[in-house]
Amino acid sequence: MKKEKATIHDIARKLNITASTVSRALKDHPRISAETKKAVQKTAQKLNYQPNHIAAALRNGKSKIIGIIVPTADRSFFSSVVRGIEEIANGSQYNVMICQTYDNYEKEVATVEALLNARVDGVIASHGKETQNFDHFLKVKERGIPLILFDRSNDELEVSSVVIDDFLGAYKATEHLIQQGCRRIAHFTNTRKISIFKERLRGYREALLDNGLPYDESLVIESNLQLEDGRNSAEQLLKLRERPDGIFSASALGIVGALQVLKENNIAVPDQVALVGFSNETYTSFTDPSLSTVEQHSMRIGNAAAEIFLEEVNADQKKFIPQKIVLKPELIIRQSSLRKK
Amino acid sequence: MKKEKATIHDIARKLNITASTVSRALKDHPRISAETKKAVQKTAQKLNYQPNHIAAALRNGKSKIIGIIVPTADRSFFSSVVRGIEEIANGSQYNVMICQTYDNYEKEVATVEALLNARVDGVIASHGKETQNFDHFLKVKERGIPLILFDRSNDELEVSSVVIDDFLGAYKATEHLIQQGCRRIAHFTNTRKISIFKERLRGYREALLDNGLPYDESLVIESNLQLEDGRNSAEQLLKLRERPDGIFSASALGIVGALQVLKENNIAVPDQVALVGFSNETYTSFTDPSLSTVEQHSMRIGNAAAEIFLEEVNADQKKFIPQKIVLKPELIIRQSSLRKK
DNA sequence: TCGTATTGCGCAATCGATTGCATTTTAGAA
DNA sequence: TTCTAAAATGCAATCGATTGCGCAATACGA
Repeated sequence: MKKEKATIHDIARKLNITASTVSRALKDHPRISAETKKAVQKTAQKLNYQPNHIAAALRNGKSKIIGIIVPTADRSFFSSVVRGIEEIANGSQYNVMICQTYDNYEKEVATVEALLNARVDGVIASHGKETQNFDHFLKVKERGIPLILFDRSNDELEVSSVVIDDFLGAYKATEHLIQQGCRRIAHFTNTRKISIFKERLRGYREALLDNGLPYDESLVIESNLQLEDGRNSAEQLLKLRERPDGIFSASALGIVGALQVLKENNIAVPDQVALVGFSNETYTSFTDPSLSTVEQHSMRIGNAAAEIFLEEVNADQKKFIPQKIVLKPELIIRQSSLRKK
Repeated sequence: MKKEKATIHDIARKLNITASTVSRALKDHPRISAETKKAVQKTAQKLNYQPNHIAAALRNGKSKIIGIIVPTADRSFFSSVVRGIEEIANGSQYNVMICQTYDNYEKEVATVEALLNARVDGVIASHGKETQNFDHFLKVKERGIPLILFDRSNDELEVSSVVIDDFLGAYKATEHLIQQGCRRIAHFTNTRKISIFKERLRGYREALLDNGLPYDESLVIESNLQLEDGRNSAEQLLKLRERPDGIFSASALGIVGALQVLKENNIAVPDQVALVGFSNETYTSFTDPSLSTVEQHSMRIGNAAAEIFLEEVNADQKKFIPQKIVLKPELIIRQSSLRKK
C-alpha cells in the first residue's frame, strides 16, 4: 500500500541539502565531499530510493534503452542474437526492449514508431520478409540514433550491419553434399529479393559449378520456407523424372518438411537423398536422422551488433561510417547428410 | 542529419497559440474548436511531430509500457504467451518490454529493478526455476502497479495469476498411457518446490491410484528436465529390474531425451514404452515418432494475463482482489503414445 | 439590452533528475 | 591575520507534455 516514491528531493530535505547535491552525490561527482556522499547513500537506502529513469531520460535525452526488432523471438536464431545483444548491453547499463513483428510489415512500421516514441537510444533490427520499403528505418537514422541491422540487412540504407557470409555457408553446405556423392542437388529458396536468400542461392550455384555440376533451375524451388512449404517442395521434387539425390534448404523448417515427406515415401536419408538445412534450430538435432545445418553463431551476431551500437552511440556526431561485419558460418554435419563410405 | 525534434511548442509557435492548446487539440479535447484541431494536426504533420512519450510518462506517471519477464523467449510456450499479451496490450495502446532472465535468480532481481526504474505500468512474469525468494516481486506490489504471474506462480504473493490446471494435464496424460495399456509408468519431475511440478506429480499419482495402479517412488525421477536430464533419467530407468512401459515427463525436452535413449537401445516406442511430454513445443512434432504432449494454450494464457492487467490498472486503488485464472490444458496424442490395438 | 452560460484558450505549475553558473565555505599561502 | 585558490554546495533553468484554474469572447435567453 505504501506507494510513496522517494525522490532526490526527499533525500535532500532529510539532509538539509539540495537536490543538486544529492544528484551529484549519487553519481559520485568529484566536487561532493565524501561524507555527504555517504550520508546521501545512507538515506537513499533508508527511504528506499529508486531513481526515476524517465525523469533522467527526459532531461538527458537518453533513455538507456536499446530497441530490438525481430520477426519472432520464438526461434533459436533470433533469441540467441537477443541474448548476445543483452550480454554486451547490460554491461554498459543499457536495457533492451524486444519487439516482435511476426513478419508483418504494418506491425514492423508501428514498432519502429513505438520505439522511437519511447525514445530508445538505438535500434537493432532484422526486418520482416514482407519488408520492401525501408522508410520507417530511415526515420531512425533521421532521429540521429544508431540503427544496426542484422541477418537480413539492406544495402540501400546506409547503416551498419552484422551478417553472416550466407554465400559461404551455402557454398560449404552444397560442397559437402557433393563430397558425399550427391550429383543432383535441389535447393529450397525464398524470394530472391531478400539478400540472404539470394546469397545462399549464389553459394549453392557456385559450389555446383566449381565442382563441374550443372545448375538446373528446375531443382531450385521458391517458397516461404516454412514446414508446409518444405513438404510441398519435396513432393514436387519427387514428381520429377530424375529425382534429386540431395537437398540444401535455405531454412531449417523447410528441410524438416522435406525429411518428413521423404520418410513417408520410404526414401532413405541420407543414402538416397542427403539433406542439409540452414540455421541451427533446436529441433534440427531432434529429428531422425538428425539434420545437418549451417550454424550462424547467432550469439556472436548479437555481440557484434551491440558493440557497434555502443561505438556509434558514443562516437555520436562524428563522421559516421557504417560498418558491415560479416561472420563466418560453420557447417554442422549430422546424420542427414553423412553417408557411410 | 536533420535531427530537430519537433515539440508541441514548435507547433504552438507556428500557429501563435500555446502549447496547452496544442496538447489538448492533439488529444481531441472537447474544449478546443474544430478548426484549431485541424490546424494543429496539419502543422504536426508538416513538422513531422512525434510525441515524446518520455515527457508524457514523467508528467502522467504512466509509461504505457508493460514489463514482461520470462526465463527465455526461446520456447514456443513463452513466446506464445508473449504474443498473447501483445495482442491485447497493443489494442489498448500499451507496449511491452520483454526481458529474459535465463532462469538466473540474480538476473531476475536485476530485471525487476530495471523495469521498475523504467517505470513500467505493470509487470507480467513467470519466475525462474531458482527463485525461492520473492522479495523482488514484492517491490512491484509496493509500487502499486499490477503484477500478474503466469505458469509458475506463487501463492504467498497475493497477486493475480494465470495458470493451467497442471494437475488435470498430468492426470489426462497418465490416464491416456494407462488406457494404452501401460501398467508401469515412470514420471520425470523437477524439484517439488515449484508448484507446477508438484501439481503434475500429483496428477500423475492420482491417475495411477484411480486406476488401481500402484504409485512407485522408484519410477519418479527428479531432475532439471533438460535434454541431458531426460537422457540420464531414461538410462536410469533401463537399469531397473522391472522396466517401465510408459513415461510421462513434466517437460518437453525431457521426453525427447528419453526417446533418444530408447531408440538407441532399440526399444520400440510406443509399443514397448509409450511416451507423453508436457508443453507443445515445436520440436515435439518433429521427432520420430512424434511426441504426445500436453498443450497449454499459451496464447490464451497471455491474453488472460493482459486482460487482468488492464482491469487492475484501471480499477487502480479500488479494493484489489487478486484473481487466479486456471485454464484447461489439452492432451495432444501423437505417435509416441498411440499403440495400435 | 443586460446577465448568465458556454466556449475557447492561456498561464503557470508539475513530473524528477540534471547541470552550467554562481555563491559560500574551507584550506592553505603569504 | 588577510587574501586567494580550491572545494563544496546552492540556484534556477531545462527536458516536453499535461492540466487545474482563470480569463476573455461569444452565445443565448429573458
